[in-house]
This record gives sequence, structure tokens and C-alpha cells, in this order.
Amino acid sequence: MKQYTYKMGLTKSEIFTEQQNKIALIAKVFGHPARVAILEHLFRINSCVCGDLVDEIGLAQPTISQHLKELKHLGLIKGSIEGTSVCYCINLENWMNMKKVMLVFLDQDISKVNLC
Amino acid sequence: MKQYTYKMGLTKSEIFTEQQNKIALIAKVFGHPARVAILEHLFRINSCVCGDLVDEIGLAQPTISQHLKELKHLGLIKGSIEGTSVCYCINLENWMNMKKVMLVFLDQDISKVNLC
DNA sequence: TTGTTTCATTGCAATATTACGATTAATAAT
DNA sequence: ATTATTAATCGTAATATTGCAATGAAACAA
Repeated sequence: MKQYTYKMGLTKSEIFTEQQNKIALIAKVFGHPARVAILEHLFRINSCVCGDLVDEIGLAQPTISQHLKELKHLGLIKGSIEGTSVCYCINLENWMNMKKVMLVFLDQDISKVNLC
Repeated sequence: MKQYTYKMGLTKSEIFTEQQNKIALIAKVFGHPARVAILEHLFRINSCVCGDLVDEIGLAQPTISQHLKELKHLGLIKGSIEGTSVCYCINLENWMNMKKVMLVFLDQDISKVNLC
């Protein structure tokens, strides 16, 4: 999964574990409501083109296109060209892998946590 | 949980659902490996002060302090003053609530997803 | 009191993100 | 061939993020 190995700008990625960088890169993509909305829409609707999303979400076409690019970059969606339009959908295999990574982080052992 | 209702800069939060904004705000905080590392450290170690984290993580003290502030802001950690140092720990109740929100998003129904 | 420790805050430079108008590229329709 | 449709890309403005040196504030130690 080379999607998870990007540089993060000013972020000093090299001092963190691969796992920590993975989680951060995934989370960063989820860190915008438009991308959350796009994913939810793709889960609800079977098939989808970019134009639908522009109407559905209410941002300009270049903006949606840019968000789609980031989701594609992480591998969570894939698009297939159909005439003049592009059919985007969830990349299930990568979604499952992503989920696994996030669950390891979210399901941390709380039994030994000290309260202060 | 008023932690989830912040403005997101250029982001047009008003056109998204409260749920979508919640998820994005949580994810944004997880979108930096230092904050992931801090949380993992707080789960591993019972109690913790900022200085420990500076040594542990390898960023300058003001940088760690800033990341701690964001985690505190979302309510995922809380700090209690102990002399000259501050004891930070996980806010378990808020952690559980956060987890619930994220799991609803991650555990979306994949049975009806169309592949393309 | 004077210094020491510890963490927060301020200020700033470098870079990233968000959003959109304008344009381009590619296909489809007439 | 010409025009329409659709989505990607470019360019740019506004804003946010990251990181750290310098400084500040508060509690403790001598």
C-alpha cells in the first residue's frame, strides 16, 4: 500500500512510525466534510459521476474534482471513464484495509488508562 | 459535545451535515502523526507530563504543547496541574464518544456498494 | 529573594489547504 | 466539421498548519 507513504509537507514524518504516518494520512483525507460526504454518497448510491456530486454537495466542479483526486490518491475510490463522464465508486478492498488500520488505532486498550 | 462545532477556515461547513462536520473535525485532529503518537503514548503510559512527550516524540517543546492543545480542544485528553508540571491523560468518556462517531462512519454498509 | 524547572504563549517563516474562475482535453451529438 | 457535455487541470487568493526560537507565567528549591 504505497498510498500511505507520502510526504506531509512541514510535518517531520521521518520521526514517526510507519503506522503512525499511515493513520495520520488516512485521517487527513477524512478531515474535510466534503470528502466525508462524497464517500457517504458513494456508499448510498451504487454508481456515481462527478456531476452528480457537484449537485449533491454544492461545491464548484473543480473543487469536487480536487477532493475526488485526494480520495483516489489514497485508493479509497476508483473511477472508470464512461463516455464523457467518469463513474466513481468505492474501492472496497482498500476501504477494508484502511478500516483495519484505523480500528487498531481506535480500539486501544483502555483497561490500563490512568485518569487524572 | 460542543467540541465538534468549530469553524474550519475556508471550509464551507454550513453546507454539510453536523455528522459530516463532526467526523471531519475528529479526523483532522488525527491527521498528524505527532498527535497519533501522543495519544498512543498516553494509552501505553498511565500518566504523563509534557516533558516526557518532548523526549519521547522528538519535536520541540512548543510544538508538542501546541499539539496537546488541539487534543485538549477536541476533549480527547485532559491535563491536571501537579506543581510545575502538567499531568495529561486520556479523557475516556470523550474518547468513547469520539469512537462511536468514527465507527458509524467506518462501518458503512458495504453490501449494496457497486463496483466499477 | 534568586534561581530553576516546567509548560504555555507569542511571533514568525515555510508550506499546505480550500475554493473557484478560466481553460483544456476528450468524447458525444448534430 | 461544429457544437455541447463532462471532468481534469491551471492559476490564484484567502486562510490554515507546522515548527521553533524567544519569552512569559507559575510553582518549587536554595
